[in-house]
Formats: sequence, structure tokens, C-alpha cells
Amino acid sequence: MQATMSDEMLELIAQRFRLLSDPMRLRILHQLQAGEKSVTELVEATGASQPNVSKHLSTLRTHGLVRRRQEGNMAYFSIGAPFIFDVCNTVCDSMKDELEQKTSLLGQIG
Amino acid sequence: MQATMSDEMLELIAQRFRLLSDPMRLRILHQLQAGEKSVTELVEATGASQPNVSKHLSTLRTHGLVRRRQEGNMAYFSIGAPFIFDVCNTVCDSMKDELEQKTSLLGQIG
DNA sequence: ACACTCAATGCTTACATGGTTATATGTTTT
DNA sequence: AAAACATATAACCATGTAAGCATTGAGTGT
Repeated sequence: MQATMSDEMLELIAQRFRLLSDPMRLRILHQLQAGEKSVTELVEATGASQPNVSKHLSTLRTHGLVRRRQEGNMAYFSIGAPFIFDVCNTVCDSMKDELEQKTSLLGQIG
Repeated sequence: MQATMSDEMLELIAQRFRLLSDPMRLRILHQLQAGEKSVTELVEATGASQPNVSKHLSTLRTHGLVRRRQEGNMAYFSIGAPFIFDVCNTVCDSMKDELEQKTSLLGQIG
């Protein structure tokens, strides 16, 4: 990170994190990691309502995190910003590490 | 990321991102990157009110992102989860990349 | 004990956001 | 053109949360 950080920059970064701060959106993105999916497929996979999925997809698209392709009646969505998975992996790794630390501490006690 | 993702796991990941989704908290963390700082120092550096800073520090601490050390009258805070900077760097890099892409596209047009 | 300083804690307000329901738009099929 | 299907949008409600303000709590020095 830089030495100084402008307000706009901070706002942009925060915004990106905010997009990733919702379980349902994470679920959608997780599904898209396997490849392009239609709205209906995402509805089935996530268990959310169709309007809910559509709205999330809309906000994700507005911010460039997913792409949309229309084919006939259906809309196919796919990942639009690969950085997502780098970020998620980093977070998952950190959680795994912390979990292991706690586990090993428990091992020392027991 | 794994093939399947439990609800609790998604909630935990989302929670971490939520912590990073606020500009003021990012500002605080950014300040702490340079090293341990007291609340007063953070108040001065961020321009926020003291209660506001304290509250953010409290939530960050609750989730293990910062550590607290008391010395006499003052409380010194420091980064408690190094993964933060990996994540932030990934996001910053992605934004830089996208910016460069847009810039080069503009170059092609102009 | 008192005053002073640093930090934390309610309390309230204002605003953003996620979810639901109902409806609209758009496309294919009959 | 009418019905059926896929997706998007609008209106609404409930909840969460960030910021401000006043206050309390905790430590230090007189």
C-alpha cells in the first residue's frame, strides 16, 4: 500500500470490499467460478429468489465484477474481475491459518 | 476456493470483507501499517472524532484485526492480522490494472 | 481527594442495504 | 396475437450501521 491514500481511493477500495461483504453475493460468485451460468441456474444453485439474484447480479455488474451475455430468452453471467478469487483465497487462507493456530494451541493444553 | 462452501464459512468470509468495507476503518488500518499508534495519534491522523475512532478500533479488535496494548493512560493499537495487507494489495493492484487498461484504450482512440 | 488526560460506552439520528412481493419488459412458442 | 417463459425493475419493509454528542471510566499527577 502507498504511503498516502486519497479519500476517493479509500472509498473505491471500501466499495470493492462492500461488494464482497454479502454471503449471497459470495455464493453467486462462487457458483460463477465454475463457469458461466444463467439466472435460473443461479437461482437454483443459491436457493435465493429470482428477483434477489437479479438484483445482486445487477449491482455486481454495475461495478464490473460480473459480465452479462444475452442469448435468446436468457442472460448468462460470468466473472468479470479475476482479482475476486485472489482476494477470497487470501481471506480463506488467513482463516485456515488462524484456525490451525487455535487448534495447535488446544493440542498443547489437552 | 473449495468446490462447496458452507453457509457459516460464507458468513465468516463476508464478515471479514465487511470489516474492510468502510473507508474510515481502512484509513485507520492504513495508519497502523506504519506501526503501533495510540488512539490520539489515530484521531489526529484520520481527522475523525475520538469516539468514532475508538468505536472502529473496538470492532476491529473484536474480530482480531487489531491488537491493543495499554501503557499508562494510553492505548496503543497495532495490526493483528497480516492478511489485511495481502488483501488490500490485491485489490489495489486490480484497480491499478483496470485503470491502465482504460487508459490504454483511451490511447488507442485518441 | 481533586483536577486533568486519554479512552470507551451509551444513546440517538440518518442513511444504506438486503429481502420480499408484485409488476413490467422482452423473447420464444403455439 | 396470445400464452408461456426468463429476466429486470419498482415499491416497500426491516435491519444494520456509521457518525455525532454527551457521558462515563480509568489512569496520572498535584
